Amino acid sequence: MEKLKKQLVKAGYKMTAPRIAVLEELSVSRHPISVRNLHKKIKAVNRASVYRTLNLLEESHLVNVEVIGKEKLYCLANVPHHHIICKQCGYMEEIKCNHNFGYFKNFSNIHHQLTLTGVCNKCAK
Amino acid sequence: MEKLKKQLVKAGYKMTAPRIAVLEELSVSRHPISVRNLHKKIKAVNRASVYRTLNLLEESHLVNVEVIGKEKLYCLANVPHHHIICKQCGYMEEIKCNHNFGYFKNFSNIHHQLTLTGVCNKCAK
DNA sequence: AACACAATTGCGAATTGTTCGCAAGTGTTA
DNA sequence: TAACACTTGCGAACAATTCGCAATTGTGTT
Ligand SMILES: [Mn+2]
Ligand SMILES: [Mn+2]
Ligand SMILES: [Zn+2]
Ligand SMILES: [Zn+2]
Repeated sequence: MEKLKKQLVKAGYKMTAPRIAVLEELSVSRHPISVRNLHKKIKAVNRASVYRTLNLLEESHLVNVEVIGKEKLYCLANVPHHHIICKQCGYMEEIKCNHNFGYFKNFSNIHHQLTLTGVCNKCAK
Repeated sequence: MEKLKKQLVKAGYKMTAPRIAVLEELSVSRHPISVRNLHKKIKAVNRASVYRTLNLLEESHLVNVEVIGKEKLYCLANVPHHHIICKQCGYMEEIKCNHNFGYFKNFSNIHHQLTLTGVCNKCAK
């Protein structure tokens, strides 16, 4: 959390209440979360500011975005990981990321985003 | 293309003109494409129907969706592959998919979606 | 070939998601 | 404490996506 704040500052952004609120909520709700739900949790922050903050966090690679069904979800990227999600019930597990697309000819500064979907054992009966 | 149609039918859907138009346009424009651009190419098809078709194609796993920056892009999934995209200029390369998340404890029927982003050599100067 | 019926479409309106413009407020640095 | 640029909140604007429903069409059956 403190580390996150420092990264923001280092990226050249001011440390404001709305930004702290977003970061803290992201870090509390450990699961990927939609803008709508995130904003529900921090109503003090204006919706536009939630969008603005998420956008700059994404550009700074402090959060990742993924699309699950019709939802766009945001998740802190401090610890590199991915998710596998049950399409039926939404049950989700984290997957440690040990990928290395490090050197890809023709590209530098590579980031990646991976999402797995499936049916959990419970739902599969 | 013919194979795609067959898959749709096998999935229990009727083979209609709008659906064929969408499939053909996806197959012609080999790159991931946004709803807006796809619709531009097949204006004969109503926009709502484009959405409806893409949604059912996605549920049938005939197309994949990925988010690049602020764009939601659709791409045929007939040949398993991913993309690496330059954030500066949009240049993109296809990556053959040889991943196998096949057996993941607790989940079955697993699908995955991977996107790489970076800066292409040209843009990196 | 005509029929029957459920599935699908087009249309416009409704809903939801996201961005904008600008005046007022705030963090940082000196 | 005084700048001053960066941010915020607010509403309106704009864009994306879905909905409801009457009209149309694909497909399997006579
Ligand atoms: Mn990874
Ligand atoms: Mn793959
Ligand atoms: Zn489940
Ligand atoms: Zn480039």
